[in-house]
Amino acid sequence: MQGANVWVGLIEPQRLHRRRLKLGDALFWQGDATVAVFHVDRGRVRLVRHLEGGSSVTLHVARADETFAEATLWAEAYHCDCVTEVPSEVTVIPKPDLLVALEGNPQAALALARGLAAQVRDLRSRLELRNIRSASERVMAWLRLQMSGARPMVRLDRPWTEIAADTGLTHEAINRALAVLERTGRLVRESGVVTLSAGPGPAGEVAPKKR
Amino acid sequence: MQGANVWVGLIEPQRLHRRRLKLGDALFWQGDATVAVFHVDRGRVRLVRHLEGGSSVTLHVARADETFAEATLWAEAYHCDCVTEVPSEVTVIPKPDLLVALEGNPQAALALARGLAAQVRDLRSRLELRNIRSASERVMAWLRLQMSGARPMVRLDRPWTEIAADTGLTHEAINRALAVLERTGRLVRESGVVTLSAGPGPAGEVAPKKR
DNA sequence: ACCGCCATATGACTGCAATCATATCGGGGT
DNA sequence: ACCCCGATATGATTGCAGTCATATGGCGGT
Repeated sequence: MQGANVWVGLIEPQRLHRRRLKLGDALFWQGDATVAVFHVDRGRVRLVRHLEGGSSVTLHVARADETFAEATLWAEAYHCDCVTEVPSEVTVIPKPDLLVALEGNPQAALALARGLAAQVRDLRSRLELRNIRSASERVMAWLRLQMSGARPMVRLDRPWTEIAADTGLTHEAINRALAVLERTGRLVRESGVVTLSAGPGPAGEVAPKKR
Repeated sequence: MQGANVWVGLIEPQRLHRRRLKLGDALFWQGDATVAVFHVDRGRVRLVRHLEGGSSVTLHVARADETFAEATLWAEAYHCDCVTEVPSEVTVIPKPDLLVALEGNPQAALALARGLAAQVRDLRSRLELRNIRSASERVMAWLRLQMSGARPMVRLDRPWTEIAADTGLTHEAINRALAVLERTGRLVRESGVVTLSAGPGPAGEVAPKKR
């Protein structure tokens, strides 16, 4: 998790190694024996789980400076695929080395726990999001979750079509929702930045018709 | 988390205390300052988060012998309510005591991390479930998740009406889905136990019409 | 300059689950 | 014995998002 990668520094550097991955390269596949935990040095990887039905779910997207697959420290096999979304570099942290290091360093183990706790909170938020039936309201809620600072704006680093999958909507539904939200003045899109007007509320007057 | 409560034993017993709660009693409310982590000795508690819209989401249900609210070790305020579902007894583990204990015991800190990792996996499963659109398939998937042993049966310890909320469906939708699944022979219900026939597959012949 | 791919956009139609409404059953409390 | 509530069940209707189809604009590669 972000910033909590304190514990990566614990491993003797010669036990770590880096992998350079092209777009679409896989780091591991669902079912592979778990051998390591990872840190994203550069780029972005996606953890995807495949269902029997042939469909798939994105479990997580790990960005630069985040660690991922911590949960597999105690699992025998990866339960998802890991594929890059953009060319990336990752540090490979072998499981045995990490376990030994953590056992000798409570601060690091706590940092790991803290990172996992952050993931728990994040996942709960995403679950919460799914309880919102309306596409528009779901998108608004998602945007609010993404706002880091107090500013009501979000800078998007990936296409809506991917965000759609994240939020459990189709890209068509997202597009339509955005169109409606923009038309009713609840948000403004401008070259990858979305600004939301805490605004007029549900009873707000409709903005100038499109065209 | 289940079985991972190794670390509870670390606290000097005189620092712990127990609380006995009637049905519906609250242990804490959303917004309260976080003062402790908890262990369910007996009964069952529900963590519920309230949304602005007035609706609410069940974030977690903690059962006997599980710990919960670990994630709040690093949070300042509880982000959900905790209410009992049945009369319960919980052990209250004060945050400061726990932090001190964990800092001195890497095994315990790792056990905590392990429990959190289990929660991460559980949450991801629940998220995955929501990607299944069909009510029937969603229910089937949920049942498969609940099966502990290799036996294709699940013993239910709470009404379907609650399970409905868990799975993101209305109780009507759950009821109809169950009726269809039973009629098509994909499962059998019998006094709180559900048995699923891995069965005839999607092309299975329809069972004798109801009534 | 051309082609092809991907993101975005929008229309038309449909299906499924939400919603609203009832009804029955069974258990707990008085 | 009675009442009330919660769980289960099922019908009728509808709204919304999914699905399929098609169109446009931009960007990268050759």
